[in-house]
Amino acid sequence: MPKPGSRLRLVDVAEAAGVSLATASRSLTGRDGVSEEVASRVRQVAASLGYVVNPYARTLAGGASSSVGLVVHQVDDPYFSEIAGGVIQVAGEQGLMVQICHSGRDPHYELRQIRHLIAQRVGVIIIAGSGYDDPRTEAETKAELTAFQNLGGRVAVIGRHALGVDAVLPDNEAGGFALGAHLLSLGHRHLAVAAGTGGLTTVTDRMAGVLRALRSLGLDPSSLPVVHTDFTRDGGCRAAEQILRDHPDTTAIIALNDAMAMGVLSVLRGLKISVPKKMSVVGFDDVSVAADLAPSLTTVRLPMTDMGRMALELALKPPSTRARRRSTGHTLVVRDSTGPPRR
Amino acid sequence: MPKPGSRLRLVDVAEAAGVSLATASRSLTGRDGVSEEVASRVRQVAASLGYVVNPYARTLAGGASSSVGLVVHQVDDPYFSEIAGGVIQVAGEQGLMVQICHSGRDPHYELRQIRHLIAQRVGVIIIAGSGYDDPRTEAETKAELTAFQNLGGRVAVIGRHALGVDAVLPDNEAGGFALGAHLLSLGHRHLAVAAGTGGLTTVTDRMAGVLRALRSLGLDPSSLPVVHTDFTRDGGCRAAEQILRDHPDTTAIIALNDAMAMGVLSVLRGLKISVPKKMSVVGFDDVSVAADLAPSLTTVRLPMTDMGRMALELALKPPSTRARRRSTGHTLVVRDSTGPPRR
DNA sequence: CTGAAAGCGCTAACAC
DNA sequence: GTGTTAGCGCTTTCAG
Repeated sequence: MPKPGSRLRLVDVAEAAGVSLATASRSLTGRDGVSEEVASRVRQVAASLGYVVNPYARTLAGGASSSVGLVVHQVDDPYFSEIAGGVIQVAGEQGLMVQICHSGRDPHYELRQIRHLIAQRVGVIIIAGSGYDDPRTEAETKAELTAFQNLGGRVAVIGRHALGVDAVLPDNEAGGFALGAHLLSLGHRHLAVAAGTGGLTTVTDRMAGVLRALRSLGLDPSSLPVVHTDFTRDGGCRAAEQILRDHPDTTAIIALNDAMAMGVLSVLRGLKISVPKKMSVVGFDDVSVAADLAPSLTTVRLPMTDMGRMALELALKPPSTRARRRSTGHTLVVRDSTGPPRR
Repeated sequence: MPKPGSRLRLVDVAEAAGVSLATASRSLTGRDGVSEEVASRVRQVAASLGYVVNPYARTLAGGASSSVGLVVHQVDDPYFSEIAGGVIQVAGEQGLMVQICHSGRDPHYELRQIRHLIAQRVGVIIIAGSGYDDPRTEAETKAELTAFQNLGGRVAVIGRHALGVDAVLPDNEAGGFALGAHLLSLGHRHLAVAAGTGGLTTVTDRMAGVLRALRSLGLDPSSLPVVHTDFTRDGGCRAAEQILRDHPDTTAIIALNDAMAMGVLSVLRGLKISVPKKMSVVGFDDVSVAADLAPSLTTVRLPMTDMGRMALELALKPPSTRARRRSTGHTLVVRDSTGPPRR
């Protein structure tokens, strides 16, 4: 792959503007040390010439690294593609490149990707997706990120709290509570949970909210059936089958994300178990198709696109001594997949 | 954004291997001019040291530009996120960065993005998404891409044929035919089409297939109602409303992509028009949720992820004198949204 | 086949 | 304030 591109260099701009290379550079980077008058003229000339800096030269020379690394579970998972959309928006506004890679929800693979990004000299790393309950798993990642930050790199994460970096935190606990409370207030007393892979903090947090809802009504959380399968549509299928088999009196299934809820619904449909008449189902996230399922899915909406935006904006701010946290808020969206329990 | 990263340089590797900088460079880039013996030793040392080249320095020095620009309509549209997934996979395997940006299906905005990518010195540009019927609209883009290629850049497109570059071409015409033929063979004689924005070649091509199916049965294509609205879920809604109002005897609606089909289904559901009993509906693409809609959607499957892979692989091959074309194939996936017409 | 040296285009000290 | 200059880390002629 050769090196194409416009041949216009900063020297050309400098010449055209009748200033030195340094002055031109300062003008365009917004550094001070130039009179505003000269600076704006240089910017003028650059624009009229259609000049765009060469990011490789700029970065090599010790300037801002213009690229951000984004680690997601998978871009073609709606939850992550919406987050990616937000990150890309902000990056576009700032003229930054986004280097996306997949983690596959495998902590070791994820660590490899992070190291790769660092080796590629990205200036910012954004990691989206659940963390892991096991502190040892997170420790290595945390060490790597800390080292990266000490070298001047910036990091922000979405949906993980144990990394000691700036974080955008979805309202997982509160959303779980809202879901539980909604079902309980409808009169359900035989809930079951299709939970994602054990060990994911997202799963743990959402569960915690559900349990709190139970306790808030004086119910015994320990009697709640919780089935751990993959945090995917397929996992939802298997969880539903198991719940139906082992807990036939269940009247409402809480899937801990929308993908799982889709799996649950599909099994129920296959078995001709009517939703919500015979079984209520809720999801979590409100991915864009949730409203188009039949029945449309009651779920907790998280502002995924905004979360992506917020994360990059956080990372782009001047670093602070202690990690910042931004909570996302959530909205319970009641649709057609929930109703009162069957008689 | 400062410039973090590992401090290990090629000189360090060269020193450790006891060779010169030049030899080390040649060894790692795979250039010849080094004995295979020395080369492999250098690679060995580099690997054991955990050396990774600095892509900024490499690119600046005139080496391979290691980044690929990907232009999609929107990453959070499932059709494009799956394509992006394929591109990212291949890029990951090759150690390339992917810079994604949105075109928003606006030819002028798209051109701006392309120019931006070129200015950012990407080595490869992949453009996914329909082209435009108007030759003038495409001409400017084509000129820009040709200039880019003359400077050594590589380009591949997905789903457009008028750009004179390597292309991955979805089976739009044949897929349209399959959809039309399926419905006709079911006995439908009052079809209507929810077509996307006029002016998109994808729409034109899929339509052509549908019309051919009609003609192949000796039916008059000119009597087919075709409603042009946005190529989105929302467009599908509006198209459905219009079809229902202006052509009440319609028994089957062909939506020219799955997003539109979802809109159509949602209107039908709102009106309690049973699918497929009263109305059959088909889509196009087979995005992953198509199987989860209720009723599940009959559609034409396109291998989106593979299309992304193919496009980047094509672009990474040594350039050929004339543009290459790869056809994708397609599969008609019959599900529950189609059936015989109502009596 | 290997090494020395000249940049790639830009930023950041360092002078003026 | 503005200009001069020395690199950033790598690839690539050009010598040997």
